Amino acid sequence: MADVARRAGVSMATASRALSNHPHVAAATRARVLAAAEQLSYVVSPEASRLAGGATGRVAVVVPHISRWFFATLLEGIESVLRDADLDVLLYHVGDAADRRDFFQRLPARRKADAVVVLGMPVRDGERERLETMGVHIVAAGGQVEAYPYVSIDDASAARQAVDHLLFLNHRRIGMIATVDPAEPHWPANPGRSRAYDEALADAGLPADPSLVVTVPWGSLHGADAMARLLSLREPPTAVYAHSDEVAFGAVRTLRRAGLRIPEDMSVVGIDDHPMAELADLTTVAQPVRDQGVLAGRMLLSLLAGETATTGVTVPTRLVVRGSTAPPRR
Amino acid sequence: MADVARRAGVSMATASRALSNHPHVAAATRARVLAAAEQLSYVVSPEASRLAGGATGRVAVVVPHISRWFFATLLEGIESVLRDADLDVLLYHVGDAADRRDFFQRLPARRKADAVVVLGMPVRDGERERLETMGVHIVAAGGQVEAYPYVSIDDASAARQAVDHLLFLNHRRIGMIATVDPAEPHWPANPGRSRAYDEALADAGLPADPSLVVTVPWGSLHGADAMARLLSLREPPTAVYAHSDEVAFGAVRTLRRAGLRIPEDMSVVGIDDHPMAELADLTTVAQPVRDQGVLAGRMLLSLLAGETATTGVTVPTRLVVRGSTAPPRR
DNA sequence: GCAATCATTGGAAGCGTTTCCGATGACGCA
DNA sequence: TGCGTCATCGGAAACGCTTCCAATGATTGC
Repeated sequence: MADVARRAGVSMATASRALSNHPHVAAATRARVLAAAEQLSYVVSPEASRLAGGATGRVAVVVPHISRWFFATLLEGIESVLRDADLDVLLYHVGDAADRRDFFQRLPARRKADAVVVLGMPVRDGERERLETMGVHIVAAGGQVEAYPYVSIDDASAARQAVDHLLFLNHRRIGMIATVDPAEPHWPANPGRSRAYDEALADAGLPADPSLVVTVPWGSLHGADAMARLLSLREPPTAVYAHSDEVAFGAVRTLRRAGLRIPEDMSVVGIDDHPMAELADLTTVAQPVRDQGVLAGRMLLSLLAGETATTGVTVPTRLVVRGSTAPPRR
Repeated sequence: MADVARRAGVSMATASRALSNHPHVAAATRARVLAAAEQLSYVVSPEASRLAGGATGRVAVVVPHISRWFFATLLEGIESVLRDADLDVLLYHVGDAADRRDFFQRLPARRKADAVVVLGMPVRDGERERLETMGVHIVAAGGQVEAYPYVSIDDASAARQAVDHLLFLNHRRIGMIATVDPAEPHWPANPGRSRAYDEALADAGLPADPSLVVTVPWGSLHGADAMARLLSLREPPTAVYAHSDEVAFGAVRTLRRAGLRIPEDMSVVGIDDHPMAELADLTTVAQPVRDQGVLAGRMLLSLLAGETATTGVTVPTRLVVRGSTAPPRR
C-alpha cells in the first residue's frame, strides 16, 4: 500500500481512506489513488485490514445438511451473490445441537466473518443478540420465520396448497408423513406444515384422526417406512401428503412394492419440487430454492452496506400438478 | 496472548511457539501455556497470525456444481475432517472456465488460504505449479487422476463393472449414455467411463456401433432425451449403461413413458449409487462418495503437517445389482 | 572435570492496515 | 479584510501475532 500511496503522491492514511471508500477524501485524490492501485494491481491484504479494525470480507454460512438438495441449492444461490460482491464464503456444517453451540460460541470470538447466514434452522434470540452485539449481521434462509431478516416460504400456505388439492379431488382420508430432523429429533422440522394440515382438515369439516399422521426422521427410506405404517392401518388413507418430496419418493417406493397404483389406488403429494419430482411424475408444491439463496445473499449485502434491515421476505410457492394425484376411486 | 503468556509465566515468544505446535518447547511449558489458554478461553487471531507470517487456518474448496448430490456429499466429507482439525472451509463455486481462471488468479495473490481442494475437475499443470510456488498445497478429489495428490475412483474399472455385468447377462447390444459438463461442453466429463465401454465390448468380441453411443450434457432430463434417441434407432439396444445414476433416472423415465418394462424389455445400469438409486431399484456401480471427501481432507492435513505427499488414492467401487438389470428376453 | 553442543527461552522487530489526532489551507461571512 | 469553519490530508500509534537473534542453562563427549 505504501507503493500505491507514493505513486499517487499521498500519505498512507489517505490511500487507505480512498481505497476503503471513506468520506473526507477529495474526489480527485481518490481517483488518483484508485488509478495507482489499479496500475500496481494492488489489493488490500484482508488480514492486515482486519487486524487494524476493518472488515474481513468474509461471510459464514451455517448449513445443517450440506448434501441435501435443498440446502446445497440454497447455498449455491447464496454463494453466487456473495462471490459477485467479492465476499468469501466460509462454510460451516452444523449437524447437531453440540455443533451449533460450538459454532455460535466460537465464531464471534474469533471474528472470522462480518456476517452470518443461517440455513434451515431458527436462530435463538440469545444467539442473535450475541452476534449483533459483536457487530455481526445475521440473515436466515429456508427456515422458520422469526423476528429478524429472513427469506423463506410460508410453510403453512405451502402445506395448504398440497392438502387443499387433495381435498379438492375429494379425498376424505388423507394421511400425512411429517418429518423431524434426525439430528434434533425433539423439534419437529416444520411445525407449520403439520399445523396447516390440521387446519385444512378442520376447515373441510373432517375429523382429526391421529392414526393418519406418522412422524419420521427426514429421508426417503424413512418415508418408505412411514408409508408402510399407513398401509398397515385397518382403513388406510386414499391420499398421502408428505412434508417433502424426498420423503414422498420413499412413500412411492412402498406403494409400488405393495402393488398399488399411483394415483389410482393412492394419491401422493410432496413439497419442494425436487428435480427428481418431475421424473417421478410427483405432484408437489414448488418453492424457488435457489432464488431464496440469492435473496438472502442480497439481503445480507444491503445489511452490510448499512441499509436499514428488512424484516423478512416470504417467497411464493405454487402447486405443480403431475401424475401422482387423482380423485379417489371409490 | 499476552495474558496467556503472563498467566503461564512465559514470554509471548514461547507462548506463541507452544500454541502453534513448534518444536523446541519443553513439554511442561507447552502444557502450562495450553492450560492457561484454555482457562482464558483464548484462541489465536487468524488475522494477526497470518499477518505475522503464520498460516491462515483456512482451506479453499473449489466445487463445480454445489447442488449436485455427488459434489455436495464430497464437500460434506471434506468439511467434517477439516472442521475437526480446526480449519475453516472457504467455498468457491467454479462454474465455467472464466470462473476458474478467476479463481486461480486471485486466490494465490491474496493468500486467503493455506491449501486448496479441487473437486471433480483436473488441475492443469500451470495452475498447480502456481499454487505450489506460493506454498499453497493442493489436493484433488472425485476427479480425474493426475500427477498430484488426489482421491478418486478408477473410472475405467467402474465402467467395466457396469458393462461387464451387462455382458455377463448376455446382452449383445448395449447402449451408452455418456455425459459432458454443461459448463465445459468440449471436454468429456469422464473419458475413462467411455473408453472402458469400448474396451469391454471389444474384449467381448462385439463390433463397435457408434449409433449406440449418445452423448448429452449431465442431467436427468438430458438422460431422458438420450434414451429417447436410443429408442428411435432401427434396432435399439437391449441394455443401457449410463455414466451416472442421475442420467439413468432420466432414461428410466423415458422407458416407462414408452410403456417398456425394466428389466424385461431393457436393462439399465448407472454409476454412483445415488441415494435415489435404491428407491428406483436401479442397478449401479457404487462409489464411496463421502469417504472420498474424508480421505481428501486427511490427505490435505498430512500435507499441511509437512508429511511427504502421497501420490494419490484410488478407492474401490462395487457393483450393486438391483432390479433394473436382467438377461435380454430374446 | 571441562569445553562444546544443544535444547529452551526471552527481547524486539516487523507484518500491512486503519484510525485517532492534529495540522494545513481554502472558503464563507461579517 | 479578518477570523472562524470545515474539508482534506499526514504522522504515528495501535492491531495480535511470528520469528530472528541472542542468551541461558543443561547435557554430553573426551
